[in-house]
Amino acid sequence: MHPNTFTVSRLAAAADVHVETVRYYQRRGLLHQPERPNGGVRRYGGSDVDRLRFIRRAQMMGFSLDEIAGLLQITGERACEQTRQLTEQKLADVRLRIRELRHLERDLEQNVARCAQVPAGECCPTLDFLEHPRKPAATGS
Amino acid sequence: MHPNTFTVSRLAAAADVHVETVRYYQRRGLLHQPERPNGGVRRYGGSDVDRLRFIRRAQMMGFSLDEIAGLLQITGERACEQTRQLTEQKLADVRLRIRELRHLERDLEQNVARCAQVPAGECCPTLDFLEHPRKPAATGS
DNA sequence: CTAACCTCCGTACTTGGGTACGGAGTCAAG
DNA sequence: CTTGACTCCGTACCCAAGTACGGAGGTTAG
Repeated sequence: MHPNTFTVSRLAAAADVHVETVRYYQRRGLLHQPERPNGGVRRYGGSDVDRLRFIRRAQMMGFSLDEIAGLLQITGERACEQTRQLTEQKLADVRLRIRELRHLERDLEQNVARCAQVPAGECCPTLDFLEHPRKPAATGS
Repeated sequence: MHPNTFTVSRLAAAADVHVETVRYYQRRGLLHQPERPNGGVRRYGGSDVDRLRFIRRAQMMGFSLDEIAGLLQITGERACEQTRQLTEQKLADVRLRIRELRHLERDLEQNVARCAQVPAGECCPTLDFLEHPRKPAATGS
């Protein structure tokens, strides 16, 4: 019961995750198994809160838990280089994803536009497109 | 054995999906259960190929199987309006996703840029950022 | 000391879109 | 009529990142 000592639920609250998530991260090896004085209940310290927060931030940056496990092991001289490589790979993934979504956006826009021009009750161009895809015909064809 | 008659594996091949996928779509109700002459093997027709292709195209447009089930039930006068609503919702989802990813892209870019400026062996700004997120500091701060 | 709460643990379940397996039935060719 | 290929069916498994459950034991306030 030192000041910097948490039970699992206080740790979870401090890092704003669920208790089960803490247990899950322990199983995944993202958090070390903490002290268990008297063989009983686990006691966590402030560094565990830091680590949980690190994990959450890395998730928000798009890293998977496996990738975060990698990030957490990086130390020493080449730390920055290794981190930068992982970050660049992630950036490339994100850019690819954006390109794909922009393409999709264009297709959806064209379908909406065509539907908007058709008088009510007529054959729907979008359903038609899904049935027989001519390429998403330029708006003024 | 009419010309337009397929077994499940020929149907799957014609629509370029796996046999198991056809069975799966039947379970999901996306494909009707076809004729089974003599209680034995299912016989599919050309309209089943069309429907499988419809499903695949709708998936490429970003619709989930549940949404596709909805699309497949649309008929009649208000068909176009209903389809357009679903398409517009999908378009809004896609645009939101793009905005999120662009934000992520900027953050990743900034981390890469900062890492690139740091001399080898120094404390890595990306790891530092994950530990103590000041807001991703404008590039020339 | 005891009631009320907290923790521990393994296991199963969730979502979405399938994939894999294995034993039994069917079908067409030789 | 047999052989080999194909089909049918239910069930279990895959991915990721958790969430839920339930019984047993620890802990703490009054």
